[in-house]
Amino acid sequence: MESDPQIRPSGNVKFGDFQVNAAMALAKERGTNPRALAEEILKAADVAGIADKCEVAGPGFINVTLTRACTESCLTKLAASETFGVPAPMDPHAVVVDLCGVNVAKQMHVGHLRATIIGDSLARVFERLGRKVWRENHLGDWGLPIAMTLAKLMRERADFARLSLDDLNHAYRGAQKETSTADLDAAYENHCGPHRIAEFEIQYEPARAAMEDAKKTLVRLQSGDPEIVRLWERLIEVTMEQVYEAARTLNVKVGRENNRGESFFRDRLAGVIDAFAKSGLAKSDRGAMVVPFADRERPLLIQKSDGGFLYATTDLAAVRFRTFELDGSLVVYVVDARQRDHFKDVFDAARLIGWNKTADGAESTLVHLGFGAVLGSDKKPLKTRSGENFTLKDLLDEACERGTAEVTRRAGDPNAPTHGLPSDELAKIGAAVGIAAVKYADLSGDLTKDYVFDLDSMITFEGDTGPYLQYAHARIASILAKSGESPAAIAAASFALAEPAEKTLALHLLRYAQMTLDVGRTLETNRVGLYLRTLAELFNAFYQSCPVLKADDPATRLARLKLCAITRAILADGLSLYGIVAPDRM
RNA sequence: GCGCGCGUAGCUCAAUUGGAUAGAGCAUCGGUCUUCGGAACCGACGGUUGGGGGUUCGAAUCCCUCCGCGCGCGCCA
Repeated sequence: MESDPQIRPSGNVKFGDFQVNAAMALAKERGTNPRALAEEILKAADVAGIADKCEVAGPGFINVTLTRACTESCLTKLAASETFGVPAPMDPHAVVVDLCGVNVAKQMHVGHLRATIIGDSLARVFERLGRKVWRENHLGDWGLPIAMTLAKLMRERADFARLSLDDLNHAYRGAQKETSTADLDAAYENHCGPHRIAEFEIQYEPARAAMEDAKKTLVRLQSGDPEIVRLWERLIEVTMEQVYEAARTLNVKVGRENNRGESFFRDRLAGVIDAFAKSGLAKSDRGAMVVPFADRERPLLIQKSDGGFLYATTDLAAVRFRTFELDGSLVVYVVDARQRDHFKDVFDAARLIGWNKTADGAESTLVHLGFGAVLGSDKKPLKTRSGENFTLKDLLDEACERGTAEVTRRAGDPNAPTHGLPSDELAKIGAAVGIAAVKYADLSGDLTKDYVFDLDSMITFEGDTGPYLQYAHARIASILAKSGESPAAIAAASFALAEPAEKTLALHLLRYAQMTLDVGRTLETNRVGLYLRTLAELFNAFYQSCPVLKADDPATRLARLKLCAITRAILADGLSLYGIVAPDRM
């Protein structure tokens, strides 16, 4: 009989350590009495040496209390494990994470914060799970908007060697504005009189000219004109400098090697149309190529009536590349939730044509992780006081400053371990603390929901925050350092889980691997935060009731130091899943 | 209009994916400590999980319906 045993940690300590919920589900299936079935299971189970107590309770729960020896032996295995108990992966294929997604000539804003740190965190989780991971930064580095910016900069004889991101941004917005013929288009749309339209035509003559210029530039870029390509590469370089800097600040593994933008796929777009046309999945509609779906009205547009390609065309080329060439059996798109419909269409089209397969034919799972918006306290998209979009740099700078201010203030206390450290050292710790606050606040919530960005409550460093976890870690590190014992001596010691607080902490430590597997399965990064917060709370409870350095006897002291060491290691590893550094003092 | 998503304590969020008495953090009030680092710990207050109906041993979670909010809807990316 194959069935999920439904073994869960007990919801309440008075019920024991674990509860088995399988009897109730099984009884429903068979139409028998759940309590009687639970009794039967209990009779058949051999729990000698594993459980002290097993009993049926409530409608058919089986409550299990583990023996001390069993818990200790599991914990000893965990302490010796290089992967913290995480088993080798079942799936040999890669995981592809689409993250960051900046656009050339545009500033990073808070939306990119989410796309970057969520993607990086998931990548770290899959790396912990032993998977090969590709972090793919799908830059918006191709197409008319870029050509418009390039054309404008060239007309203005900009010095490309000295361009700043602000210059680019200014040119980008200027180009958008000066080529806009919105009023004229509206006049045609509304069938205005010829006189009115003629007036608009004259008025919009410069816009037409600018657009013509941009299109010519685009053709030169597309045909590989060396001069234009060189300038285009410069635009990308200037844009990406901010990304690399933000990545350093955020402790995110995103660099030049992860750049694979729209331009990378430019030679594959015609092939996408061909493939869909040949397979009969795409048809012509009003001069454009579309992929219709059986279950919905609107099709997916993959080629414009003028022959041009679209967002969806590039995405389809990217899907095929990621599954077939990068060998991804899981491809996660970390892109904001508003693009849900788009990705549903793209993924369905990819499945229709069979591109959701790795080279060896394994099925690939395509997932859009649509994250929610970052809101201000007014519940509207986050803006500065003057109404501008918050740039990511401004936000990170402020987080680091406030972290540093707090760390510096506390270092003023002569008893603080940070007392007397040089200011650059304090700034380093302060930045780690400020960034931890921002990242934890983002990653520990439900990713799909909008959230209110409130730097004040994040930087309070009290309660459910990243710095709270860092602090717990620093305190443990401090105990270990003060003990005077070598890591080898601690590693050689035996666990002795005598007190209830010790056993509860141990049981939670044993769940680390399962938590990591759960995050890999559900992509819910908040599980990491929940786990670590609980771990810190259980450690604090232990710390409160069980003296370590002043333990009654040397064996207990060493056993508790060993419990501290494994807790510290798992806390640090868990924080690393968020890309949060855990300083030894703060 | 059609489609998708979301409504949980005063505020910001959880709830081990259908489990036992819905939990934390802020805020408010009270307590612990001659500290293993007080960025801590313990307690109190606070709930008809938007309303109503249904499914079953059991629902914040699944289904239906209404209300409210947000987002997206063919030649931009």
